[in-house]
Amino acid sequence: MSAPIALHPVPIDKLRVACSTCGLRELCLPIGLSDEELGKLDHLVTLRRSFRKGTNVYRAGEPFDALYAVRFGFFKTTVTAADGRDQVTGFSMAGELLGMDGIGTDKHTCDAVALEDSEVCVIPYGRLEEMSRELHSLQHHFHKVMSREIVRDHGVMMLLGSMRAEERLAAFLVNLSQRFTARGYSPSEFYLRMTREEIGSYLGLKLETVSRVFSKFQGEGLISVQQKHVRIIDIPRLRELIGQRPC
Amino acid sequence: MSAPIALHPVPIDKLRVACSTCGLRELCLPIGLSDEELGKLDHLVTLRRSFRKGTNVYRAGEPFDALYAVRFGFFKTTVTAADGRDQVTGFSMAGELLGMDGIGTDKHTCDAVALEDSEVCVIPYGRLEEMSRELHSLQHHFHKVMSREIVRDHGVMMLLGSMRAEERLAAFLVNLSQRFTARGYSPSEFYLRMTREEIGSYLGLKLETVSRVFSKFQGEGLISVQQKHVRIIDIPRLRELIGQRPC
DNA sequence: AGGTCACGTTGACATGGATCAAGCGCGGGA
DNA sequence: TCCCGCGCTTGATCCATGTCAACGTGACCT
Repeated sequence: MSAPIALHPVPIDKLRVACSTCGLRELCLPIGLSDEELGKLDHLVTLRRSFRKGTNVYRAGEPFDALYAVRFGFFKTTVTAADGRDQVTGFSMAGELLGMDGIGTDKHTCDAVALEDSEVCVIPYGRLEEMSRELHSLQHHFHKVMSREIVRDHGVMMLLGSMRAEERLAAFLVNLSQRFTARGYSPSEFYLRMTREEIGSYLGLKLETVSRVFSKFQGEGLISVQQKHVRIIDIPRLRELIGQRPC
Repeated sequence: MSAPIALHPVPIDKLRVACSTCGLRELCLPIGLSDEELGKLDHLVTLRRSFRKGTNVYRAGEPFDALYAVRFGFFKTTVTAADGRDQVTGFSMAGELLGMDGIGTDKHTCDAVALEDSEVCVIPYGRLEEMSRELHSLQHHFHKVMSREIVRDHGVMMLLGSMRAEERLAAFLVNLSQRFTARGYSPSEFYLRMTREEIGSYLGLKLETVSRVFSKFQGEGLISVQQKHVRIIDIPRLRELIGQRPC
């Protein structure tokens, strides 16, 4: 069992190939397009691909020719150093875009791996550039998506560069909670798709430390954890931990 | 004295307002444009701005409306957490682009500060979008620049998430060396424009640690340091430290 | 020329998180 | 239903880096 606990979930069964009828259009690339523009986008995105848990969407070094919009499921992206160590650089869920690392060199520079059975829409990159010359709001929105990725990365640098283990994990949980909320799932109860080791890699910690901090948070009544099932009990205090007003 | 030690430097005194005659055109936004296209770009970039050491190009929260191409000088970018801690996210030198963090939200999300007297070309963002609809290679190159920024950020995550202090500083020095080389300066001898504290913030280390590792490298004959003046003696061994073949 | 101050170095000590090691629990397969 | 193995938890110990403190040094101001 790895589906999230749905409160008012996006109706996945009603998704169709076309962006114009996709339940994710408010989260994904089509944000802000008019109906007419959306119709044009349907010609851009025609192919879907499924990935079983553990399989790669792409690998570092492979030629780049498309971006991938996550339709459902969960992915991690990892970079590998010259000496073989790897580092998780992010986790992607429905409506998020994979593959932007490849534009700069025409080769992918990281691996994208499905953490559960998942599906993506394939966005041929050349067509995206063509079409964004025509549709100004597509162009602008695509730029925004890339820019937000840069801003997200800055947040991770802050996390890795100047936060302590507890703050990192709190930030991670708060971030997941927000993203699940935006997708119509519970803000306080969800299944982690990644292992402790993957969380640790992302947060610059060892898996034992991740496990210990989970236990500590549980002991303090902030969350309850049982393997991959997490329930957040006290979001305001988690937010305080990372220096945000409870809000 | 803070100018780099020039071997065959880009002739700064010959730079003009126009991209078409700018000595940085092989490093900056115009890469790959034809002469005719370059001429059009001259209408995009018409304004230059100077910044004294310590002044801001922009601050987090300010409205975003332009990108800035570094003409000469040196900048740092920093993000500030809710609780006031800040984190250096990068250092920028001639030919590099500042401000892409602002596209996503129409507000800047970090501060950009001159580390020495510097100058930038102002690229009004709306005009850049317009013009990149017309000039395909400008569009593509701009996408590449953003993508490379994402890839660079992944490298920093790797550094912060899974390297030890010595590896981080070695990677930092090798990276600076490469960038100076690309600009026609000595690969092995340069002045650091940033303090130990800024290096430390960027690398997720305290300034004392940075200082100690510099001293250690010096003791091992890898480099010689005297305040901000660094001479790299053994690049191959520095590369080995970060797991790269000496190359 | 001398004073001042920001920046850098170095030492002694503290500690958060890593490492090493043992055992547990749950899901999947036969 | 039982077994197996991966992933998780927890404890004991270690060590890289942080912290605190003192001092050095070069640049700039007057």
